[in-house]
Formats: sequence, structure tokens, C-alpha cells
Amino acid sequence: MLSQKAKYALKALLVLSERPAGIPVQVVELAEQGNIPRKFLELIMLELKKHGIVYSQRGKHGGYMLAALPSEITFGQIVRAMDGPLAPIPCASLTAYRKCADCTNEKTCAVRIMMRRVRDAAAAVLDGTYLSDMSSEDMESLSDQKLTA
Amino acid sequence: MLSQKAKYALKALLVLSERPAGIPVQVVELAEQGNIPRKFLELIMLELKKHGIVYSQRGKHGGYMLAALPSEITFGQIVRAMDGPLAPIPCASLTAYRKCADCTNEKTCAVRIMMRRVRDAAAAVLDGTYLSDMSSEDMESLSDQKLTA
DNA sequence: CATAACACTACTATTTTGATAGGAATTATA
DNA sequence: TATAATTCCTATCAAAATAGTAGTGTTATG
Repeated sequence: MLSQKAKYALKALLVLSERPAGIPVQVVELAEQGNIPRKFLELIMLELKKHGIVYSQRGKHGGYMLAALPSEITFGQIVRAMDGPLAPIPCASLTAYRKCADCTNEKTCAVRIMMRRVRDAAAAVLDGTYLSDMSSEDMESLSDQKLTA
Repeated sequence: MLSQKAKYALKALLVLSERPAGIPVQVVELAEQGNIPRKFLELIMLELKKHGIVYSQRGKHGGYMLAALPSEITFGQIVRAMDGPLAPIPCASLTAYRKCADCTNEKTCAVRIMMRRVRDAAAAVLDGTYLSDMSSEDMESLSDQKLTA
């Protein structure tokens, strides 16, 4: 499952990614745009900052800015920052491997092998898509396509 | 995340799938083979039965049997039975769609579209693999391959 | 009828999730 | 330099989910 936190983070960053770079956007505004509880989003933005995905300017007229171009930030980075590894089970994770307590024979564990495949499939999608690939314009034309299909 | 419950279910069913069909296997034995708490596995097997994946024989010499051939039961069926829909977010689920409370414009929601892609990728793996595809023999030779690769 | 198995219900401890609250620190600007 | 607006930080909390455990009921078989 994608947590609410990760969903809110994605929504906020998608909004940010359509704003002119380098001009700070306040949490209040991101919260309004995304229908997100303001105080909760504050915590989220802080965490995104600690992960180097955004940076902030404090004080009056402060706010948050992307730390890289929208074409350089993947959905995978964001989801991992919020929810941790993509793998459904720690023993199948590349970035955060951990052995199962109940596992006797990891090399031949069908569960692990399957979950590795699931991880790889999810990673292919999430690490292969950048914020810029999902601009609201693109989304509009995507939904147009569906209507005319 | 894959719950412990789902992991245990997969392990137990993989064991079952290598036994001669129609001969009941007891929970105790499945629990031992998989390093699974017996009482917990009882609940799990019961739930699998309610989902029609296994059936049971009560009384002395009773136990559980697969309700179909190992070549007819997918990992997707099992995971869904234990953990619910594969989609990371309800609004991206085919089998259990639910709208997000905070969503204003579902048609153009980038989060939903991405999570649908993730769902589809996971479903392709899990619904495309049957218990019989992951026999312990296959697993052995898979790990051999890795050693000689 | 004794025994071995599943079936069912209830309970519980721990962790995670999704927030909310209050104030401290920082910065722009009037 | 005062003030207002903003991020930053810490604490708290309620509800839900997770991962079990326990005890008892029910049924089939020898």
C-alpha cells in the first residue's frame, strides 16, 4: 500500500513541478491545491527536504522549491523516501535487504523470488517515470485519449 | 507490503502443491515445514478455505488439500485472498475500486495513473505465475543457474 | 467412546498510520 | 527595529492493522 503520506508527497511535488523553478511555494498553498491537511503536509515537506528532494527558504515569503528539475526526480525516489523500499518483503529488497526470521533456505525460496520479480516490475515503472512525465497537460490529453478511444 | 499472513499462506500452499493431490496434509505438518506458528496457520488455512483455494477434511487423519491443480492456482489469487487488492491505492484497483476522499479530478490524477501502472505490473507477475511454476525442483535449478552464471 | 484433527470465537500486545497542537527559530519588510 | 509570515521541531494521541495466543466446539475414524 501507498501511505497517505506518500500520496500527499506526490501530489505536492507534482504541483511544485509545474511552478517556475527557484520561486518558493508555501505549504499552505500546496495544501490547498492538494486537499491536504496543512500541518501534516508541513511534516511531509520537512521529510522530503531531509531526503534532498526539495529545499526550503525560511521566514517571510519563504516556502519550498524542488531540489532538481522535474525531469530529474522519479516517482521511485519519492515513494522510497516516504514509505521505504519498494519490495513487498525485506528479503526481496535491493536497497534494504533483510533476512526473514522464518526462512531456512533463502536461495530456493519461491516467495522471495516472486517478490523480487514484483519489486523489479514496480521499480521499472516508478524509477522510469519522472515528475515531468506526468504534467497536468499530459494528464489532460491522456484523459482525452480515453474519451475518444 | 506482503503481510506475514500472506507469506505463510504462500509457503504452506507451495508445500501442499508438491504433495499428491487428494491426500490431506495436517496443519501441524505444514507449520513445521514452513516454520510457521501452528495456531496462526490454522486461521490462515481456514481463510484460504473460505476463499475456495483449499478444502479440508475434519476429524482423525483430516487435513487440507488444494482445491485445484497447482497449475491452476496463481500467486495473485493467494495474495489477494490474504492481503486484498494488489493496487497500492484503492482508486487504482480493478477488483476493489474506491475513490480517494481528497481527490478532486480523478481523470487527470497522476498519482492514480501511476499506481494503476504499478498495479498492472504487479498483477502481470502474480497472475501470470502458478504454484506449479515454482516447484522446489525449479527453485534448485534456478539457484544452480545463478551459481554457474 | 477416545482421540485426532479442523472450526470458531475471543482476546491481546505492539506497531503503524494519520493526524493535531504549540511554540521556537528565521527572515523580509514596513 | 518591530512585526508578520513562514519553516522547523517536539510532543501527543486516537484509531486501525498486524501478528499472534488461548480456549473450546465439532466431526470423523479406529
